[in-house]
Parts: sequence; C-alpha cells; structure tokens
Amino acid sequence: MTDPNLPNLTVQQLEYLVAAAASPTRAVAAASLGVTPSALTQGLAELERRIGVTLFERSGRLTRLRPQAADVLAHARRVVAETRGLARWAEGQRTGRAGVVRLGTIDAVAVHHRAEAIRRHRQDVPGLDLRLNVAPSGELLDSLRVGDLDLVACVEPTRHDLSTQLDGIDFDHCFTEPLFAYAPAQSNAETMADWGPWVSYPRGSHTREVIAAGLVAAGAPFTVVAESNQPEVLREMVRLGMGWAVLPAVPAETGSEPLKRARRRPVAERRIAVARRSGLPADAAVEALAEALLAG
Amino acid sequence: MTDPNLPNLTVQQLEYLVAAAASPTRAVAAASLGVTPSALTQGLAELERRIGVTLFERSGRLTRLRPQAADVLAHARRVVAETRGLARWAEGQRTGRAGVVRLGTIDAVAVHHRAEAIRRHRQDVPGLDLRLNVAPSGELLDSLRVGDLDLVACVEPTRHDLSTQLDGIDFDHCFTEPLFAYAPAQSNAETMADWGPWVSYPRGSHTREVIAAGLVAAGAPFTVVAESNQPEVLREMVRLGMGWAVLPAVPAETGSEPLKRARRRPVAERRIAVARRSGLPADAAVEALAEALLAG
DNA sequence: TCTATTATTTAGAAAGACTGAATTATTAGT
DNA sequence: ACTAATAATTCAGTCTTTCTAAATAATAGA
Repeated sequence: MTDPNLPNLTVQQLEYLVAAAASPTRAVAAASLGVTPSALTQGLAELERRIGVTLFERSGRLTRLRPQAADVLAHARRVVAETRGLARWAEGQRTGRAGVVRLGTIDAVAVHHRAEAIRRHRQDVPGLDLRLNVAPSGELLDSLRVGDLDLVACVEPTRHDLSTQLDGIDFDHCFTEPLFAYAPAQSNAETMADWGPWVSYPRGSHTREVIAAGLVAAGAPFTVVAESNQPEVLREMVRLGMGWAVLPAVPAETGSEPLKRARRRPVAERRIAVARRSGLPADAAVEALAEALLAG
Repeated sequence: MTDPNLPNLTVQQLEYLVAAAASPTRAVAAASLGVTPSALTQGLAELERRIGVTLFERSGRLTRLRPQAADVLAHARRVVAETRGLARWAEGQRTGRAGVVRLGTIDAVAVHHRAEAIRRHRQDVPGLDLRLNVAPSGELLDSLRVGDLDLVACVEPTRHDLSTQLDGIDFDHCFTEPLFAYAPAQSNAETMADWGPWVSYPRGSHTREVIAAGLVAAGAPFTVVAESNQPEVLREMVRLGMGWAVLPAVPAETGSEPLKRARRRPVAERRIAVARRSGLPADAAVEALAEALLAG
C-alpha cells in the first residue's frame, strides 16, 4: 500500500557507487571490488536506470560523480555500513556468539542444579541475550510448543500424555533427581501404608505424576489435602503438620528447620530433560546453551 | 578492501520482509505487494540464504518471524524507509522540483535583466538549491566547461574564438542588450572619429569584443586607457574625465549623476545567451531554470 | 472425513549480471 | 600531427536470479 514502486536497488550496486566515489578511476574501483571494469560500468548504469537520475558525467577520460549525486552517495554509504553491521550480527548468530535465547526451567534447575552452569555460560558468552523464565514443566512445554521459548529444562513427561505433549519436541535426558518422603514432626506411622495424607504439587504437574506413581508402586496411599507448585510452601505445610510431602532434598532440607526424611532411600525420582522443538533450524546460540545445561 | 563479501541484499527482499512481518499471512503480504505468494516465498528464502540466518519458522499453517529476526526486521525497515526517501528525492530531481543548480551569470543579468525572473523561479520552486555565481562571460564559460557550473547566462562569444570555446556548449539566444557611448562632461568631440580615448572592459572580455567591433564598424578609434570588469567603475571613470565608455544604459544612467549618451542610437549591442554543456543528460532542474531565464 | 485456506515446490520464461573481446574517446609523448 | 597508452564503454555469450502459473503438501474447521 505504501509502495509506489520503490526502486529495487541492491547492496552490491550501492557498494559499486561507494567504491567508484572513493577511487580515482573506475578501473581502480573495479579492482578493489574484484570485478572487471565492464561489470562496474554496467552495474552503475543499472543503478542510474533504477534511480532514474543521472549520477555520473564524463570529464575528459574520467567518469566522475555529479555533485547532485552527493545525496545518493550518502545514502549508499549509510546502507552499506548498515548492511555490514547486519552481516556481523548474522555471523554472530551463526556461530552462537550472540543472539537471543529464551530459556525456561523449573525452579530447582534455575536456583540449584544448573544455577552455576547458567552463570558460567553467561560469563563465557557475553554477547548472549539470555531470558530466563521459571515455571512448572507443563507450562514450559506449552510455551516451547507455541514458540514463546527456545529451550526448556523440565521434568520429562510420563507416558500418559505422550500423544499430545511430545509430538513436536525433542528431549535430551539431563540428570535424575531423587525425591524423598518427609513426615510432619508429630507423625508416628510405622508402615508405608500408614503414610499420608499428602501435600503435593497441583494436579497435572509432571512431578506429581512421578510422585504418585512412585508411592503407588511402593504400596502407599496418595491422598492430597493441599497443593502448591512451590516446594518451599509444601515444606512449610509439612512443618505445620498439614500432611506429608515428597520433595527434592534441597528445598526440604535447607533453611532454619530442615525436614527429616521418613525413609533413607528415595521414594521416587524425576528425570530432568532439556527440551527443544524438533524439525527446527539449528540455532547455534540455543545449541550452545543446551550443551552447557547437559554438561552441568 | 573493507569487503569480506557483504551479502547482496535487494531492497525488494527487505520490502518482502517488512510486508511479511506486518501482515497476518503471507498471502495477504503478497497481495499487498502485488506479487504471487510463490514469489514472496522464494524471495524470502533467498533473503535468508544470503543473510545466512533462518528468519522464519512454521507455526501450524502460518509461517512466522522468529523473534531472533527482530534485528533484521529493524534493519529492513530502516533501509526501506531510507530508500523511499531516496526515491522521493530522485522524483524531485527528475521533475525539476528539487536539486542543485549552479547558475553563473554576468552582473547585468543577475542584478537587472533577469533579477525578477530568478526571484520568481526560486519562489515557484522552493525545493531548488540555486547557487548563483556572478563573473565575466569568459570565466563563466570556462567553469561551465569543466563542470563547475550547470547553466550560464552570458554574452555570446564572437566568432573569433569559436573553435576553442564553443565546442561542447549549446547556446540559446536570450535577449539583445543595446550599448551606448558616454562621453565625459568636458568633452566636445564633433565627429565619431574624435571620440575617445576609452575606458572599457579588460582584454578578452566578450563585451569588449562587441564594443570594439561596433566602434570600428562606425569609424571610431578604440584606444583603451583604463580597464575594469565593473560597469559602475567604468561609469565613475567617465565621470572623472578619464575617458569615454560604451556601456549598457542601466549602470551608466542610474545613480545620483547619470551619464548622458553621446549619441541617441546604440553603438553596439551584446547578445545575451543561455549556455549549457551539450551532449549531457537532461537535468530537469537545469532545464526549468533555463526556461525561466529565456522567458524573462 | 471433506473442504477451504495457507504455504511451498516445480517448471519455464524473462530479466539481470558477469567475463572477455572489441570499440570509442582522450591524454601524453615524440 | 602522429602514435602509443589509458579510461571507459559496448557487445556477445553464458550463467544466475526472479517471476508467474500450476501442482503439491499441510493444516484447521465443519
């Protein structure tokens, strides 16, 4: 709509113009560009034709810029300079030394397991614009699927929802995190069948799926009386005597009053994976960060 | 030398990118550009190939810009906007509504004969950058020849120097200016043979050639005792009694003490012409000003 | 499942851009 | 004035780019 046939100039033509203006003769300009004088003549003639304005005039056996062309030359210089900047940016993109990566992780990954890896990667790749998003695994994968995130570190989904969740996403296993059972202080359960009731992650949470599967397999009932996505909140609920919880060791056993494990061995474990959209062009910056996360 | 193979982007490709980013679908973008969706697809693929960075990704049946491409889009917008400005400038150049015109005239033209025409033209064409240069005819034609001026209004050269002066220059006759003889107050010559001695324009001046030819034809001797390019200076010399002069009426007969003509009829006339370099591309701004000068 | 919409791929035609050779025009030297 | 050297352009041929039109693939909605 806003386009009354804009002249289709090429960067190369503008380069020709800049070189011609900077060189004493066209032969010199052509040599500096690595083309024949013939190519330069034809290219500049095409440029003039497209702009619709005569830019050069012959003065003796030299061909020189007309003073009227000063504005065109200034334009050419600007565009060539900008394009040079763009090329530099693209080079950075290709080699992964720069760019934007929108990373989503669950809390445990960002604040504990890979906190140091992320910090180190940001230091190693100063040009990187890293945007970190902390949310539950399900939300992260949804965001990844619609393109709001480039890379996700989350709990690998269980087989239940393979069909709807995993179709366009590649998972690389990263590490496995043990989950322990914690009882309220006043509890005196003797067998695992007496454990509970539970405070746990909300329905739909990947971690909750893992926990439920682990407890059921061990013969413990899984009745949930309170929910939260935040492990610290669940820990406080246990401390208040609201119920039992299955949690990673770190949020449960840090702070002024650490919880104590109801059993030495973990009752479940969650598999943490790095997820990317599949079938997508390789983005070096994303790949580099994925490597850093996988390596730890 | 400063050129590690810069990508040869075209304005059209950048336009495609801007349109694709601004439109909900590619079909719409293609329609707004007046091309087929196929052309848009291929053009954008070529752009990606040249930049070397993937800019789009498929999301369902739509193809959308990747967020990483924001910088490229910004670049494209800048270049397209600048090119639009350039196109506007070029349009102005072509139609003569803008541009630079370096006009050279002799003094009489600029301050008298065409003063009003020049003033009016500048008013009519506000975008015009008019640079006026007042000098004797010979200098003006030299400047015109080497390209320091675009248009000259001067005294048409006599046939003497046709070979060296007129080869690359076109003259359009503009008007003819009568030159009158003025005698000092104390003079009492009776026949033209008694006229003189003279104060006149310097040797080489076109006007002096005309004057000399006119006086010789009328049987008057032409001995020059003082020279100046400025008619006002010549007038003052006459007033001081240094000699006679042949001058245009205006500078001779204006001022507090106008000179009086030695004879009613002019003793010579100079042909004022508008001169341009020949064999040169038509410059609308120059043509327009030439028209204005010729019309008066 | 069927259908309309969106985008891409392919094939062929037209335009553009390059090299190398021939040509024109201008300057400098004899 | 003549000749050689230099600057730039034009020309012919080839290869590349870019378009349209038609065929194909994929998706969303009924």
